[in-house]
Amino acid sequence: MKEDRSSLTRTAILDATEQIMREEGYAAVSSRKIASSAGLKSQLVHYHFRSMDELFLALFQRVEEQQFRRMTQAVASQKPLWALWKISTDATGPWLNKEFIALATHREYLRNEIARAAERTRQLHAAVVARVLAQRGLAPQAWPPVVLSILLDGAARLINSETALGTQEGHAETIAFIEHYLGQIEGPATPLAPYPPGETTPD
Amino acid sequence: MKEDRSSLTRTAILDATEQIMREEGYAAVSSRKIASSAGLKSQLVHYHFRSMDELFLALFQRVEEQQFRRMTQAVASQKPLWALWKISTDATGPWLNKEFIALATHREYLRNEIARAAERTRQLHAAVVARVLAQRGLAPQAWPPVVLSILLDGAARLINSETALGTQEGHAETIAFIEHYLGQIEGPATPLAPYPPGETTPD
DNA sequence: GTCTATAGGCCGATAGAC
DNA sequence: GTCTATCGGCCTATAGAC
Repeated sequence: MKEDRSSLTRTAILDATEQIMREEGYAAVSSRKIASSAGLKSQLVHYHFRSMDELFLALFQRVEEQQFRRMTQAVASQKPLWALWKISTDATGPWLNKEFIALATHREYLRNEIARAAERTRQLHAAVVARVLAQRGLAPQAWPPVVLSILLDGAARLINSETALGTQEGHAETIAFIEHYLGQIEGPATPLAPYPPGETTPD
Repeated sequence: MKEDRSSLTRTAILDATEQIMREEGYAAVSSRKIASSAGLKSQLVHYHFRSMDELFLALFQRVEEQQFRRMTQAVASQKPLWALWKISTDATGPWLNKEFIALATHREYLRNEIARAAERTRQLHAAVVARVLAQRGLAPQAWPPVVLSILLDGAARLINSETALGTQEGHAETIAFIEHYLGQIEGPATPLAPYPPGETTPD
């Protein structure tokens, strides 16, 4: 959107990086693989991104911005708890998140960025829970909103992680349990809103 | 314990690998780093382990066996729910687990192994929850044991993960919430039993 | 079981022409 | 912005002597 030719290549590099991370993991990302996947010379990667760290950071910011936009749209929907739950249990988003968290474990510049994003996300989720509980006249003392947010999110992530591994022990029961209460609070689920426009990847 | 000289080197290699994985992540593990950390020649790593994959697998099995032994000991204690909760929230174990899960995401031989271990762990945890609930006369229909197991575990893992990143939004509230109910069921917490003998690393 | 030597490969990053 | 050429480094793994 800023500069035409330049940002086209830049976007192609980010797209290729994202794809490799999804398919083979962050450790498999290299400037040469990115280039061959995007039909470029590997040195172009170094021209557009001073270092691989800078590339990872730029990709995380792009992905995180998408996810946050998706969340704010869910918050504005008629059944925000259902919408947020569907996002949490949708496997495509957390997939890349896991790679970034693994990558960040030993890289401070990414750790700080992910931590800030996690806090922002948690606050938004908890605020929605609080609002919905208040509308239903449920006391936040017995079920603190941020606790419910973490319980929901933790279960969703664990199920996502284990599903990727290939096990499903207790998953169906847990999903049924949670969705039973979501149904009691917000009524039956409605289909997830379509992905916001202007996005390249359904992340 | 089997053969003296040989298994000593083997153990040293596994120890060094574990240390590097903890400190720098699985992607930083190489036969040369292992060797220099253990004071060996890098070719010895290839003698004792046909490939790096075989080494990772052997290390996972060693770590998993330790963790499962620790769990079975917790199950036999007087307050098993507290003991299992303390294991879940102890950051040192999950730390390595996260590395293995990230490593396994794109390696089938490890994925299957981790999936089997996860199922075994979940079944054990859920069985304990069921037993304790039955003793207290609580209906398993309203709170299915495997669901409680996943909610507890999911929250613990999310908190561990976010703590490693450096954020703590809602953590204290969630821990207080869960421990409040643990206290209602099993009474106040008792100190975690000491680590079982014969172990090299407090994992 | 442990050593030396080495094959063969992928990596990040830079210099300099166009 | 994109190209060619290239440096220096680390990697897995094997062959063969002891």
